[in-house]
Amino acid sequence: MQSRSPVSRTGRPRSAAADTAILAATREALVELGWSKLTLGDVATRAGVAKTTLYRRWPGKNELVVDAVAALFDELEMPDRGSLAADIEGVVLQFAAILVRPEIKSGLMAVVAESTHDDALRERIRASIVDRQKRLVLEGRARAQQRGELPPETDPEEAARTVDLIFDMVAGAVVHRTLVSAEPVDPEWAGAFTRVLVLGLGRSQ
Amino acid sequence: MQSRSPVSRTGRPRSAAADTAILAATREALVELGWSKLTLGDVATRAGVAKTTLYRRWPGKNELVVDAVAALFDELEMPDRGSLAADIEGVVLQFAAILVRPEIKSGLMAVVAESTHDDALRERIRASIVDRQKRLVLEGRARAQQRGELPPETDPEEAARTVDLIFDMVAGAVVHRTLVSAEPVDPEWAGAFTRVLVLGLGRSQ
DNA sequence: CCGTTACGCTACGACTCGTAGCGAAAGCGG
DNA sequence: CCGCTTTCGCTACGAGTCGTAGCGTAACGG
Repeated sequence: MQSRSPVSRTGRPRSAAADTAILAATREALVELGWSKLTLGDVATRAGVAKTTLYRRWPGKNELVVDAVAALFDELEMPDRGSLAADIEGVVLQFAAILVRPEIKSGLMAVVAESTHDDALRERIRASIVDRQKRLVLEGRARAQQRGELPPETDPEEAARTVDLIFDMVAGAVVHRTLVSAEPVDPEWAGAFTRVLVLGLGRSQ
Repeated sequence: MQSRSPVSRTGRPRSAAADTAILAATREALVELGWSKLTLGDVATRAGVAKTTLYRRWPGKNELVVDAVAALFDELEMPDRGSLAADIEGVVLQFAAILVRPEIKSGLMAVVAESTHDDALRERIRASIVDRQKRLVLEGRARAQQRGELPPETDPEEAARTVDLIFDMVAGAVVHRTLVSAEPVDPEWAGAFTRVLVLGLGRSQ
């Protein structure tokens, strides 16, 4: 997660169990208290470790919450559902299923907000969370091109811009629907969204 | 902004200048310190008022920041640019211009995060900020229907769902592009986004 | 001028922060 | 088996923030 030495070092190794306990305790505290009222002392107590142990591993609240939240994005996958529309709809529902978790709702937006004036934190979020999502967009686009649903990329730069656009549209819409509008991303909404997106991508470019 | 009595009450009235000074000081502190390090004591000092005055008007940091940020959304307008695409592109650029301000980036996401476990705060955000944005979507849709660019609404419920979908797509994409991807919403991106959206809306429904 | 409310100021206990210092525990290499 | 090294739990600490209470003063309205 953080500093790792390539070869095994001497001395007592860090407890891996403590890591998982701390991250689980962080998610639990996020649900109960929310971001602003979450304290590291409380997390340490919940995890059954000393507060100093926590500070030895994470610089502060921001970084800890990023790691605690990022772990939940591991389950994002995109099996081949046969068509671009089905792939998009599937990933939208899957992404939404993660976002409705209270620990995600409370934590993700908070660290994004903090990242606006902390470049290191922004990079940590990008590496831990955003790239993990964007990978799915690349997969889905490649499949759609093989099927002939999307035109093959001519200009690689143009292709990269399109991928970024799709990514922002999908992730942005789901996040906004879930957190700002506070409405559920049900199959009906996912279908309507997918219809607009696929239709819009069909002839563009 | 908060409790108002319909008729003039007796006693010394609250200083309107103090309100604007506090809100301005809050935005200033958001830029310099960000959300987590912003303290109400510091805001009071910057505004030249006593800390108690601040607590008499706002319950806490969350509500204060919502009001401080909401004021900047007043400038959102949507002049008739002649076509649905032009209208959307215009509002996207305008919305993005507000979002790039550091006080918005730091404040908006933070209060949204807090609102996930504070219903009163969510309602305050909805009334102060979200509805102000959604109004533009309604205007744009009505104009497009008059021009014949969009089919007239048959089912009012279906129409409401479509408006919500468009709103989440536009606001979500712009927010995500600006805050998460940390890339600029320039005319090129706005054009590409608008093309996809208008094309996608064209035949749907 | 008098009642009422807002204001600035000070002080306060409670809490959180992040760090330092200590002795004990847990691996690793010889 | 034994040192060496690093982590661990624990305690304590100064610094800073929180939100409130109490006070005397200032500003309006009738």
